[in-house]
Amino acid sequence: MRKPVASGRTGAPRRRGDELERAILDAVWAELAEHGYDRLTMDGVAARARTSKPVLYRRWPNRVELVVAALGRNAPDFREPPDTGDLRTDLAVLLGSLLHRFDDLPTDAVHGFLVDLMRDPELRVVFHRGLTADGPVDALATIMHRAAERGEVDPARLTPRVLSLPLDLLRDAFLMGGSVPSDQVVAEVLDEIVLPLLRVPAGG
Amino acid sequence: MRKPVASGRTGAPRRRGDELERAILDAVWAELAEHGYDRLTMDGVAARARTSKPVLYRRWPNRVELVVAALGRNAPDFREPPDTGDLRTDLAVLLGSLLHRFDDLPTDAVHGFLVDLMRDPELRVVFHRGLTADGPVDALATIMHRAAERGEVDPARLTPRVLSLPLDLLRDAFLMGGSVPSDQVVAEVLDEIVLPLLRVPAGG
DNA sequence: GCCATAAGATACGGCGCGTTTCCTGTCTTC
DNA sequence: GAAGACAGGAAACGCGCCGTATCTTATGGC
Repeated sequence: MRKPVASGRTGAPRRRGDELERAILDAVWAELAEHGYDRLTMDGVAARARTSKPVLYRRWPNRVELVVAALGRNAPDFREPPDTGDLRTDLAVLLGSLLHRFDDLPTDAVHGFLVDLMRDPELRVVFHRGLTADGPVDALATIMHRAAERGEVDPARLTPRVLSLPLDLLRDAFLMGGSVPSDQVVAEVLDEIVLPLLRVPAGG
Repeated sequence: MRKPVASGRTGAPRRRGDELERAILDAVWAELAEHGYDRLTMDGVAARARTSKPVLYRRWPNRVELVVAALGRNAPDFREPPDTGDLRTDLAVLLGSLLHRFDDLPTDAVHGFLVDLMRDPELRVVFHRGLTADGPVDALATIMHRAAERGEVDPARLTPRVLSLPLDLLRDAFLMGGSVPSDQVVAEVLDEIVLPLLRVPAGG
């Protein structure tokens, strides 16, 4: 019952290891850009990367994880957060760099991906950990603690929940709104919630 | 090419209209309770309700909307929010009733549903509207404005974004955590964020 | 009792995931 | 430089489940 095999000559040399992996993740990015997340298929990625599905599944267990790997590559470095001497500016700059990481992808691609990420409990945990370990929440903590040292902020307010507050609100706005929160939304979050909460009361 | 049909005698009388609809939505609830959202199938619902898929699709365009209808039935009445005279108590009671609406369903059922709801832009809008029009955000507004009248709260703080703040944070906690936020989480949100933000500064 | 309407049974097409099977190119090792 | 391990590559498959189409038959309105 064995099928004769079509002596697969493609002409192209066979890629392996990191080179192949880069080609695949590039293909994922391109497919995201072209079709969005919901219509990104494993077949599509394999075809674009000029490889085959088993190659994908040897490296990643499923679709989400593949996209996690592709998007994780351009992670910015949060270890040196902005330090302008002004709390609001620091926050705005950091949040801006976060929100615009994926601006060259269609907005619904990132949204669909994040939504799908929420479905897997394990990935939620990984994602959440990624926020704190040298991630944006750590950066927010640095920014806020520096402001506290300057006397701009009441240090007693800086609980973990407050440190991640800006992120939590913007993530929710993204999930509910379907698109990256506008500068106005960021401004509202900062000026109506985060900053009023952090500022030390004037009347000492 | 017509197939002979098995002269479908089931013996049971044929339900119609509201009675049938109720049976279907009950079946949805039961399937949610038993299998969760991800493994709720249209076939499963149809079988449990002792009807067939076309009957479902004549009423709802797809799976999510069917579940929306089933879960929407036990919507509590937010038109008379708690009024104990204490802001924190009022908020805690309201948020508690919100969070525990679906306690007889497995937690991942509600979570999976909400996640899926996020995928459809139209449903997101409907959901968001449902929060404000005689919904929980309206109730929060009532509670907060009453507190402002009592002098507990700075009325200038009561922007739309602040009114929905508790809800936004708890929804995010639910989405990220995978389970209904614990009382402790609710307490943190109230005591570390919402209340400190709203309270009028002591030093007039 | 007639007829429009909707219930119900069944089958189907489609899609995309994740897997299996087998062949073949390439790197390693001796 | 030959042998063999290893991983890439091609094709096809099973499966689950969605949403639809088709056709029969019960039921309520008139």
